[in-house]
Amino acid sequence: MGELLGNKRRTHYCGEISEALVGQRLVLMGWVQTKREKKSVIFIDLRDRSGIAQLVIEADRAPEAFDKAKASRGEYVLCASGTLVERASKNPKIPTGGVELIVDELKVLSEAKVPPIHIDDEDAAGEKLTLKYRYLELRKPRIQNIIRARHEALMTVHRYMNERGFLYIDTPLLYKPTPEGAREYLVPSSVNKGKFYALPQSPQVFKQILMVGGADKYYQIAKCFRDEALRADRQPEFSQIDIEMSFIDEEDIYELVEGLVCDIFRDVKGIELKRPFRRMPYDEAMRRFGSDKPDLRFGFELTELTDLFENTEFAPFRACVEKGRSIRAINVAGSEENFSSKDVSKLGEFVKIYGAKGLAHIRLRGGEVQSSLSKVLTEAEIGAVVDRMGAKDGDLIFIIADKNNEVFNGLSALRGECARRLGLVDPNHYEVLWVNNMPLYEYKEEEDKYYAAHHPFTSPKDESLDILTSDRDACRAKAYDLVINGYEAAGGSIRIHDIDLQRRFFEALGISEEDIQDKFGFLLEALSYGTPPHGGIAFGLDRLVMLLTGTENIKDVIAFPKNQEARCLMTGSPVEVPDVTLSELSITAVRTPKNVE
RNA sequence: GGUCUGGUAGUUCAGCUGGUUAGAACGCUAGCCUGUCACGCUAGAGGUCGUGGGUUCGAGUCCCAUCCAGAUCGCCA
Repeated sequence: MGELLGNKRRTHYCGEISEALVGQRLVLMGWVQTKREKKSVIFIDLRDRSGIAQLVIEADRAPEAFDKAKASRGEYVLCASGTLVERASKNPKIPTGGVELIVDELKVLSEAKVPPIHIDDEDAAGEKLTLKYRYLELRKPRIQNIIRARHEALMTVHRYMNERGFLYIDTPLLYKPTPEGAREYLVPSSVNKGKFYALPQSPQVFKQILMVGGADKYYQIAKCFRDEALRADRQPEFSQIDIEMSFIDEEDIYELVEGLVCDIFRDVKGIELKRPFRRMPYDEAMRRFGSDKPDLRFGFELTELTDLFENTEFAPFRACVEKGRSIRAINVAGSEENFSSKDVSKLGEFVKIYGAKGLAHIRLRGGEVQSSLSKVLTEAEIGAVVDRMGAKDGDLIFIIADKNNEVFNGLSALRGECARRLGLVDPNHYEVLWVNNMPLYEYKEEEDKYYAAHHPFTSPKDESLDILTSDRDACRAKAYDLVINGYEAAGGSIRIHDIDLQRRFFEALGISEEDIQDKFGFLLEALSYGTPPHGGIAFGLDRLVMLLTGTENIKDVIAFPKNQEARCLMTGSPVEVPDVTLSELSITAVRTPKNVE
């Protein structure tokens, strides 16, 4: 290094130069952002992660440096030595615009090919390129700011957890396949031919066993994996802030997490969140917002109308009443004039994406009531709806009648869409909410079977213990989600620490004794040697950073993300491996036309 | 697994209902310009229109298949 740079050592970052340093000799290093070449003077904007500094290279003062500058292009890496001076003409647009470096010595540390993407926040290339040339994308200030925010959030987590006596403990990445839930990445073992590990979807069982092991308070920034199709907010490998603690109940989790979240928002965003966070039982969240992760930055709450149509002549609505479906509505109050009939029909298409078969509306304009239902409902019925909704002139009511699931999905998405269209969604405002009293079971209609809504180690509420098998729909769990602006930022539960209860719950879930032993035998064994009451929570770190930095794309918050097909466009993974390699692992690849090419 | 959108110069895109030699901006190359700051000016290079097949006198444009990229629903205990 010493040889490469000669006797040069960087004295400052580009973004650090200021009037306070005028007159000093500085050495700056960085990339050429732009070059402005005049006859006898060249200006170079030199960029590093801290910002931009203007270099001035004059032909008569430093002819050698001038030639090197002349030969430099965008993204060349330079070392520039010189004297910092105050500018004659200042540039108020950049923080260092008051000063410039009069260069007397310039060294080209590295040349650069013409880059396929322009390093500029305003210039967005397609993801095909930004993922392939990720190292160039990473040079952009916007991405660097996000990566810094992620770092700051992590530093706050480490400080906060350490101050409260939590131990950072790693858990294995080579885990045991559990053929439930999301698809896992399998890892073949060549020492144990024909056998497989799986990459964990979460450190769930290990953190519980750590509690059995007396760790008392554990946390980890845990890498988790899911071998599934991706989304704008999903990656095949992602990070969780994973927390588990012993001898606690729900209130201890709330207390701990609220402090942590407040510290993160203060440290990273300079925002003070109000404590305590709001709490809302799951049932209320569904009833009022149609979602278990409602965005509370805007209103448009759901209202149930089913009972108004018990005697209606309108067959589709009566069918809803008779078949235990529901009719619900939202009132986009005061915004009638913002939605043309074309908008309304577009919103009708919009809710169909979520499975709703149709969207009815009632518009109150100029003292008149206009409705897509005026031909099929009586005036009294429409009047009753307007009444129930508390609607006034200038209001617009949207109604969905369908299976509960479709009604909730559709209206929940619709209230978000309306709020977006009306500009009510402020990305710099944060509404934080605990959703608790979650259902213990989830009923899957296709299979006519009840599954654990969270996971099978989640403790039922005390009052649900007596109805564990007799009224599954009514059972509630000691489970909670932290919801920020409609995102599930964290989720967790108090676990079952009583071995008998754990067995009862497995039975209630219809998991056979054989399956229990096969999948969770080691956990039950562990729980039987003295288990403290315990519980925990896991934050989606990537999603949290998305919220903190206001990006909608999870790829922005991960240094080396994969694309929608879970491929890394930079390295080209995953790849096929030679048959020899496979046979060493006792694996035979099934070559289909598609993967043979 | 389903639905939708896109693939044209290094990059971002335009190219209407098929019609002569496929354009713009930025970037790149060369030259000019005492101080620019997204510098400016002049000139130039750069494209088998993702790939394969089809329809047609004629395809960037229409059809089919396929690959690639994105969005989205289902899914994600």
